[in-house]
Amino acid sequence: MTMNTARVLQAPTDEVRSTPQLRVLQGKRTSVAGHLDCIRDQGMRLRFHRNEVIFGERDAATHIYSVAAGCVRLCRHVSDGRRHISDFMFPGDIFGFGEYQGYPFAAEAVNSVTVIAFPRPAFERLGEGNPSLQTDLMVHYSTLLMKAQQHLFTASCQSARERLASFVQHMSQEEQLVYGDRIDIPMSRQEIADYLGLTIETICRVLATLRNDGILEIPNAHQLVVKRPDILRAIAEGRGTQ
Amino acid sequence: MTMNTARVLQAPTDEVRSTPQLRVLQGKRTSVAGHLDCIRDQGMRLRFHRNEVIFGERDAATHIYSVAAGCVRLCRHVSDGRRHISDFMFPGDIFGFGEYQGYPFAAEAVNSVTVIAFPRPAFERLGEGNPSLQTDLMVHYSTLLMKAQQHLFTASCQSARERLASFVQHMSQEEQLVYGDRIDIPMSRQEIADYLGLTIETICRVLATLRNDGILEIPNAHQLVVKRPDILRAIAEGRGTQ
DNA sequence: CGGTCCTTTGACAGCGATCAATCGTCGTGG
DNA sequence: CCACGACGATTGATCGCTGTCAAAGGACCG
Repeated sequence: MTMNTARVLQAPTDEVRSTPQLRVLQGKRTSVAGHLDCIRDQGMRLRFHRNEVIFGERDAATHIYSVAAGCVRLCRHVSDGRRHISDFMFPGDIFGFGEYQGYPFAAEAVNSVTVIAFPRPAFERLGEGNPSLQTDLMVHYSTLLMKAQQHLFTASCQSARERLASFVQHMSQEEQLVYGDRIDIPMSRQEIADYLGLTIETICRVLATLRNDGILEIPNAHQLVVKRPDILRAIAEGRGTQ
Repeated sequence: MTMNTARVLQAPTDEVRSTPQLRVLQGKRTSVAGHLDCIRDQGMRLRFHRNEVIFGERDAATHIYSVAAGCVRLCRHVSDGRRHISDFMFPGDIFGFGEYQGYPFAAEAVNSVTVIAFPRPAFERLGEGNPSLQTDLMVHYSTLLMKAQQHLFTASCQSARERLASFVQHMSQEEQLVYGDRIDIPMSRQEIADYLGLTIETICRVLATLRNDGILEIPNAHQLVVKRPDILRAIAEGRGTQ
């Protein structure tokens, strides 16, 4: 966090103004990102390596972040070492708003990450007298809530095989990760486990069964090929034959 | 849903205007409820008995509801008979807004319920040019999201004993349910199970161990007395000695 | 008093966790 | 270029928690 604060305080760079991502991603992921483009000169581009902390649990919520490149995990750490990852953020996603006291979770880099940090006051000024942003924010919240409830359902009601199928299904819909029929999975097995509420061994075992069943191919630990999207989808939706 | 629609179409009653609940609960649960008070003459008071459907999954999202009395479950039903309850709503809570396509869950009565249904257009007119409501809605969304993430954490990372301790902890903070040291639990064991992602048998067994450990007393199936709130809290937070 | 529904308890099975060992990959230094 | 070490992934063996199946108990209502 100290490192983070230090970097945030530096002047905005020209890079920010010329970054094409925000414009390209307008509306593709969330229309709120489009509004952020209006205050792009107040945003600061920050870089993080794997496992570096973007902000910590209970840090003061001073900034709003937009992912420019890489993958960020939003997570909570428990005293006994358990970790829960509530979500992964990809380019175009925004996070860190909507918490008025302090961030309820930490944000950490899954791989090499570039984020753009916007000071919260700038964001709030932008919102005043801007009904269009208000509406978009509302829609964004509503979407987040539905995603959280979907995840909750997965965690509460589904078996390990179903959860993993849901996860792969989600990843296969992240355009950022897909190259041809190959999906690049930036997160480690442990991160998938903490996201799904399982252990790393279970992740490995279930992936192995999905591979043996001809549903997936696993060229290496960070790549997947879905051979039978139909079956995968059926499993994810609880209609699996097994 | 047909029953629901039919009732919604009847004229507003005088009961609504004179109901004291909304005023009393302003700010106690959510400040959004205070705004609803402004259009209380457009709200319709509806009653439901246990297990009656207030609205179904995928119904058009025509109304916003405020609970006046009783307990409502928000749930999803899966083809193979599984049911997931994402939340319980108590007097003063509002639900059914923020879904623009259709409700992503069903709302059903846990016990005898009175709700007030506000037509969505009236609510949206209220929001136009009302920055105070916009802000309150934002805060409300943010709270919902944090609740959902807390629930997600519980479902993903906690044991049956921890989940049940969390649940009782929550219920003990619902002023509506507490009479002296007694908590009135309106929901059945099956509903608790579907909320926590466990089975009814596990709920019974874990309740029995909590009773045998002197942490709870269970006068009857719908009442609880927390004898050791300290220990209960410790278990809920994953600091349980066992 | 009988019936229905919900709750509780028991016996057992299975899924996923735990513990442990091996394998594979990558980066570093000799 | 190869050897080594570190780290993550994989696989195996076993345990325990929770699910499943079954039956009995209890509350409520007609």
